[in-house]
Formats: sequence, structure tokens, C-alpha cells
Amino acid sequence: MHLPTSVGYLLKEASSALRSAMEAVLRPLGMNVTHYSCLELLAQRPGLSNSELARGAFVTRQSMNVLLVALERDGLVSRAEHASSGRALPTELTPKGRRQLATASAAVRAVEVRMTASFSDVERAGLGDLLSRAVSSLRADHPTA
Amino acid sequence: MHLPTSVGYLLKEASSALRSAMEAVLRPLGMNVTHYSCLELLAQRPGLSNSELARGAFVTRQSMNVLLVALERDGLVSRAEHASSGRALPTELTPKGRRQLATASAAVRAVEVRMTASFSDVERAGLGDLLSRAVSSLRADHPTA
DNA sequence: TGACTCATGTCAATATTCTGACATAGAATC
DNA sequence: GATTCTATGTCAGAATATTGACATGAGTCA
Repeated sequence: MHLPTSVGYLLKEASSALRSAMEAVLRPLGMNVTHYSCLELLAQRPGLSNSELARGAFVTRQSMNVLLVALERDGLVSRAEHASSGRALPTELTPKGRRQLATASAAVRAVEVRMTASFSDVERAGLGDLLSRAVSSLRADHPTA
Repeated sequence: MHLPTSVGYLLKEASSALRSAMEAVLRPLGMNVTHYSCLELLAQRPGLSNSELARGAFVTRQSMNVLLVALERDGLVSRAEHASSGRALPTELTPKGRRQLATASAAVRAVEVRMTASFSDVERAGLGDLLSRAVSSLRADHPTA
């Protein structure tokens, strides 16, 4: 079966394949993609709020909130009790969270390497560039809504 | 906020942006992305079964089945009563389904055009090529599971 | 100061999707 | 021919995500 070959379809197909591959390597570690994404975001940007994490992981605030509650219960992250300014509650990784992320990050990186295994350096960079520009074009004159 | 820039993240970001843009143009038509995908698949491959449609739209058989029930109720598709061979029930578009697809297809095509508006022809083809190869690499030696 | 806008956290209810399981039909294997 | 394997449709339940709504805090502007 050799379905549609539009760029849009290929984009969806690639994204789906990547997600499946990530789920496959994260499951043995007791994590899923959103779980991992949240930890990775917090490692790169300590102190992100629930809403910011939601945007970064492409889910709603509400979904991210239930995840954060679970992550805090498991001692992987710590949330501020009350906001120092505004309503945003900064979240940070605990040492335990950092350890779990380390193994997960290696597994995910391996998946990404496998995905671009046949690429030259130029092609690898080119794909990133094209995807960035595609995102910009879609968002131009089009409220994020 | 200028989050991760790995190819994997950009892929997810682009896919998410495309989906949002598609949802935005399809909502006024009373459709969502899976709804549209199903019709588009049936137009290109009349007679696809529920399971085949599910794979093509990247959802489970169960999800596609509830969609098909709704589409049939609305008179957009027709499903065979009983299988002529095996258990697969071939599905086809009705004239009404074809009409609805026509308008949706134009809207979606416009989104895709906007997404690649800044691309040269070479770049447009290049993105498709890179995505195809990425999918192949991810699936190589890795059961679709 | 006051009205307005915007973003955030949170609650409730609804939709949607998935996981797990089962029986059946055909192909493959022995 | 019997057995095994794979794929399909379908049922039931659980998990997940989303939509909608509300009050609060901060910034903007007249």
C-alpha cells in the first residue's frame, strides 16, 4: 500500500514513525513521550511554568497539569508552593528526575541518530532548516490559537 | 522562548503546526483531520477496509471504526454489508462524500502551499525526499508494532 | 484610579483514543 | 487434512486529552 505522497502526508508519517520509535524505547523505562519531553524541557529551561511546559510539549495546560502532579508525586520534579510573581508556579527537576532523564535522553538520542543515519551532514542541517521555515510560514499571519 | 532545536523536536513542531492549521480550515467545514484523511484515502484508493484506513490515517482500527460509523450515518461513505472475501469490509465514498471532500481538499491544499511558500522547487522535493528516507530508516529493522 | 486585556492555574464535564480481548476467515506450514 | 499464523471486525473498559468555564494576578491605557 503506497498511499499519498504529499509533503503534508510525509510530515505526518515521519512524525508518527518517530513517536512510535520513541514510545518503544521509553516504555521499558516506564516513560512516555510527553513525560520525557517535560523532563527534557525542564533540564534546558529550569523554572518553566505549567503553561510553558504545555506549549513546549504541544499539549494543553490541563493535560500537562495532570502529568506534573504525577511527576511530583513520583519525586521527579518539584513545584513552587506559591507564585513569587503572577500566578505561574516554577517547576524544577529533582536529582531523581535528572537521573531518569539521563537514561531516557540517551535512548531518544539513539532513535534520532537512527532516523537520520543515511543523511549527510548537509542533509541533516537542511532538514532542520526546512522544517523551521515551514513552521514559520504556517504561523505567519495566522494566530497560534 | 526558544526551545530545543533537535531534528526530532522540529519534526514534532512542524507536524503540530500543520495539524493546527488543517484543523483551523477544516472546522468551518464541519470536519477534523482524521475525518478528512479518511475521505482523501478513500478517494485515492476506493474499497479500503477499516483496518487499512486506520493505518493510512495513523490511528487504531477502533478509532477509525467509530469514525466510519459516523461517516456512514451522515451518508458520506458506504460500507459493504458482508465481506466478499476474508473479513475486510470495503468502503467507498458516496457522491455526497465526494462533494464534501472536494471543498476540504482545496482548503487543505492551500495550507500545504502556504507551508512551503518560501521553498524553491528543489527544496520542496528535497523535504519530501528527506522525510521519506527518515521514515524508512526508523522502520528498518524495527517492527511496525 | 479605574477599566480593559492577557496569561495563568484549576475545576468540571465531555470526547476521544487506546488497551485488552475475543471469534472468525484466509494463508502458510507441516 | 490438521495446525499454526496473521489479519480483520467488534465489544467492553480504562486511560487520556480536550473543551468550556471561572477567579486571580499583572500589565496597559485612558
